[in-house]
Amino acid sequence: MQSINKYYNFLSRVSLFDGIDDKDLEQLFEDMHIKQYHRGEMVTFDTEEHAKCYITYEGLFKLTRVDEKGEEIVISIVDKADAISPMYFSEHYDVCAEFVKNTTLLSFNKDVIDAFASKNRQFALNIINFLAGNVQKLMLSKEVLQLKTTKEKVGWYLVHAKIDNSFTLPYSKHLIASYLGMKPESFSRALLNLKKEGISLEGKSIVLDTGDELCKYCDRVTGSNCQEFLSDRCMH
Amino acid sequence: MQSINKYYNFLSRVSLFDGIDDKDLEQLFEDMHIKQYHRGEMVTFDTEEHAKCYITYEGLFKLTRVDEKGEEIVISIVDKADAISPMYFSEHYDVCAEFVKNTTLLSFNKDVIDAFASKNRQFALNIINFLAGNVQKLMLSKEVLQLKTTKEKVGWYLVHAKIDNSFTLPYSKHLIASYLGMKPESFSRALLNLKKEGISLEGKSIVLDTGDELCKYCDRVTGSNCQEFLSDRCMH
DNA sequence: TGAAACACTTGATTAATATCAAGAAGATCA
DNA sequence: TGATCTTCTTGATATTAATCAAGTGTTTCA
Repeated sequence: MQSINKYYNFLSRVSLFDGIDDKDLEQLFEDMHIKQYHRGEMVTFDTEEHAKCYITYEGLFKLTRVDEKGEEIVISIVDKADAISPMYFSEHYDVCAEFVKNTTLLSFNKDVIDAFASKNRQFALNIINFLAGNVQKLMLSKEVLQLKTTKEKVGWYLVHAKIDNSFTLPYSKHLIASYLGMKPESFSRALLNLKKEGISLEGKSIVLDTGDELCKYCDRVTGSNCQEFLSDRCMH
Repeated sequence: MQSINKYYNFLSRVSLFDGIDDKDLEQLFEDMHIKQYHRGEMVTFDTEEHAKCYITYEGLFKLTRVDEKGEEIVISIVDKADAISPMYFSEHYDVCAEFVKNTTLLSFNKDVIDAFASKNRQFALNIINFLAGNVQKLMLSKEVLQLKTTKEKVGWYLVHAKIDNSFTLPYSKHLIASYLGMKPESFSRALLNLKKEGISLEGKSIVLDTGDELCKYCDRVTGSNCQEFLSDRCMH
C-alpha cells in the first residue's frame, strides 16, 4: 500500500495528469502497470508493447531506431518524469528503448488511456498539450540537425543547462553526441572549439568566462524559459 | 452561398473533421476564415498569426525557419488538404510560411478550435490523431536526416511516389532538396547515383527498370501504405 | 585491490557534401 | 518566336565531419 502510494503521489504531479480530480486519478491509477528494466537492457516496442503510454518513475533511457547496418540514431532521451507514448506511433514503427540506467516505468494500456480521455475533458486536453510539446521539440531538433555545425549543435545543447541553472552536462557525452547526430570524436572536438570562446567543461560542470557565451547558441523557444529572456542581456 | 458551400464540402472531407455530425460541423464552419496568398509571398507566423489552425484548400507552401545568416530550413511541405496548427506551437517559435503556388488557406482561431474540441469528443480525438501523425512524421524525418547519405535520402523520398502510385516528383527538386537538408547540387548528383541502380527521372516522372529498385529505401511506416506491403516482393 | 570494461581525447587520414562557377535545359511571356 | 528568367546540371575545389587508430582516464565489480 505504502509503496503503491509513492507511485500515485508521483504520477499526480506529472503534467499529463494536471488539473484532474484526485478521485478520477485514483480510479485511473488502478490500471497502472509497473515494470523494472536493467541498465543496458534493450526492449523493442513491437506491436504488443506499442499500445501503451509510459511514464518514467526512475531511471533513464533512450528511444532509438536501428538500421540494417546496426547504425543507431537517438530519437529522444527519456528522463525521470518524462512520458512517451508508443500508443500514438504507427504500429509499424519499430522503435527501441535502450536503458541507460536501471529504470522503473509506469504504464497504461491504450484502451485505458482512450477511455479516460473520452470521459475526462481535461485529460484529453493534457494529451493534446503533451503531443503538441512533442511536435515542438521534434521541429526544433530537426532544425538543429540541419542548420548547425558540430560546434553550434553542442553550443545549442549546452545552453539548456544554463537556462535550467544546472550548469551540468546531464548525460554522457556519447549519449548527447548521438542525440545531436554526431560522433563522440566530433563532440569532443566541438568542445575544444567552444573553449576558445570561453565555454569549458570541468568534469560534468559547464564553466563560462563571463556568463553570456552560450547565448548566441540559444533559440527563442528554449530561451523563453530563461530568467533573462528578453532582458537587455538576452539576444532575442 | 454557392461559393461558401464548396469550402464546406471540402472541409467535411478533411480527416480533422472525420466522424463529426454535419450539423455540428456547419456551426463550426461559420467561424472559418478564408485568405488568399500569392506565389512567392512570405508570411511570418508571429504571435498574432500563431493562434490558429490552417487547412490548405488550394495551393502549396513550405513551413520554414530562417536563421541569422539567412539560411533557410524546411520544416514541412504543406500541400492541398494538409493542415498545420501553429496554435499548438510555442508562441516564441517564429515559423514562416513561404508560398510556392498561389494558395487559399482556410483557418480557425484557437478559441474556436478549443471550444469545439471541449464539447465534441470526436473532434478532440481527431486532434490527438492529427498531432500524433505529426509526431510520427517528424520522427521519421529526423531519422532520415541523420541516418542516410544523400542517395539514401533521395531514394527514401522517391519511394513515396511509388507507394502512392503517382511515380512523379511532386515538387521542384530545389524544394525537395531543402526538405531533405541538402543542396540542389547534391540532390542532382544523388539522382545520378540512383540511375546506376535503375532509378531514373524523365522530366518529373520516375522510371524504374524492374519496379523494385526503390524498395531498399523504404521504411516500414511508409511501406505500410504500399499495395505490396508484407507480400513476398516486399522487403519488410 | 586489481582487472576489465567503458568513456573520453587526440592525431592522421579518408570520405562526403558544400561551395563556387559556369553552362544547359526548360518555362514564361511579350 | 525569341528574350529572359528560373531551374537544374556538371566540374573543380574547399571544408567538414567520419573513420581509423592509439592512448589516457574512470568506473565497475569480482
